[in-house]
Amino acid sequence: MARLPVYLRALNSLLESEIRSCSSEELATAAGVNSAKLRKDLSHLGSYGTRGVGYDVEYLRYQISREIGLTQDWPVVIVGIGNLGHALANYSGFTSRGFRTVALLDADATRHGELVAGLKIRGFHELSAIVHEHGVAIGVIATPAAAAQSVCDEMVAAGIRSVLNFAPMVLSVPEGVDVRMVDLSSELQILAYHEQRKAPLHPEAAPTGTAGVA
Amino acid sequence: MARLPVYLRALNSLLESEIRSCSSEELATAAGVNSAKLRKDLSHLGSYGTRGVGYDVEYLRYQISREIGLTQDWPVVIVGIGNLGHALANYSGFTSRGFRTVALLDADATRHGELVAGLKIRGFHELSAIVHEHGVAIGVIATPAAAAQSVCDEMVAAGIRSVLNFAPMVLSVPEGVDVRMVDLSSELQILAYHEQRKAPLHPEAAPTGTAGVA
DNA sequence: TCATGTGAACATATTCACAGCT
DNA sequence: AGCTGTGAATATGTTCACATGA
Repeated sequence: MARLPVYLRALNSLLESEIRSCSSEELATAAGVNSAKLRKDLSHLGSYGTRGVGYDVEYLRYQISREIGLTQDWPVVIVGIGNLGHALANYSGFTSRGFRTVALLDADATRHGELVAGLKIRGFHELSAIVHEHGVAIGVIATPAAAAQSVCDEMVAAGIRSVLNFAPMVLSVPEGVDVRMVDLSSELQILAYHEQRKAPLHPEAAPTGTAGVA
Repeated sequence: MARLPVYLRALNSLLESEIRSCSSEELATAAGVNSAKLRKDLSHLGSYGTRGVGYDVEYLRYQISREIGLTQDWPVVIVGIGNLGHALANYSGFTSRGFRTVALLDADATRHGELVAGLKIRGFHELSAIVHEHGVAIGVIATPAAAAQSVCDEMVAAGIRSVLNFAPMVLSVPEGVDVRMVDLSSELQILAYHEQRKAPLHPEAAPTGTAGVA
């Protein structure tokens, strides 16, 4: 379920507010979903609530973490340390919660040895050794589109079975390998699509000095 | 439809290979979807194919671009020029295809004036003026989670009705405003979830060292 | 003859509404 | 009394299979 991480985030945010218990209604609001949907999703994991009372925040948080697999260690390797790879290496969401970046690889030899987020950039040819040494199961591709498929092939050859792809390029992988694509420009396009349909409401969006009505 | 950008990318890639015409089958393969789904999606836009022949790549590309709204100019403002904002400012997918970054804003005054991707970083307080001056309709939030909601509120107050949020935080917005959330750590969590379910298949995935059993 | 466009069949997801437990 | 967990109802999305038209 793609919504579990959202619930987890909502639970963490409740914990920060020292809230120990909550109803499906409250949690649903915090997560931005319908309460019936939330209850159905959670009931799929097991019966972790108490009728008439609600859910224990800490307990539910642990159960969802366990379901997702965050109670174990996930070594990650990032390939392509350009602007985006650099940002990912420093992104706290990547280093927390069981994910641990064990290596940063780049094809550009002039950058090898450079320190990013406390790790030295290493050569792409070291991929296989690193994957085996650390038991890496998840690879992140932040290279240009042209390099993405061959990087992906190498990852798969090294034994990686889960790939997070930021390159604007559809990757083909063998059966049993998962790829998730994060396409930054698609997201903008989807916004533009909706925005275009709203626009008629403000026929003179008059860029000069007036966003709305003049 | 969230798949239009995918089709568009596939068409662009076909054009690069000098392919002028294609069947729904070919395009569907390039886009990684089922051909019936592709035909249904396209038929929803209009009848742009030719029975017995297929689709004209260039023509279809234009029609999809128009449908998404990429034939017009979309000024974009990015708030939060940390590692991620920096990467976004330099990301070619953001500057191409009708999207034009008109300003980079950051709350940290010590960074104002710094040049990133050819633009000077400016103060967050200039948001409203910039939105009105350029007719900005899309705002990108790349700030820490703690600042995201207030940045979003300011954006909405300035007239922005489409927000792309990279901060790990659910934003609440008034009716009529669209938010798309790109949550990098959720993506990793979803991979971990599937990975966890695969793992049992290889009890001794036996990396040289020892990722699993000792 | 061939591939699109589409109704009809199927599958999945969401929401409703309430029985059952605390 | 109140809130979860869930079957039944609805809505949405996908795939099949073929009539239609180039």
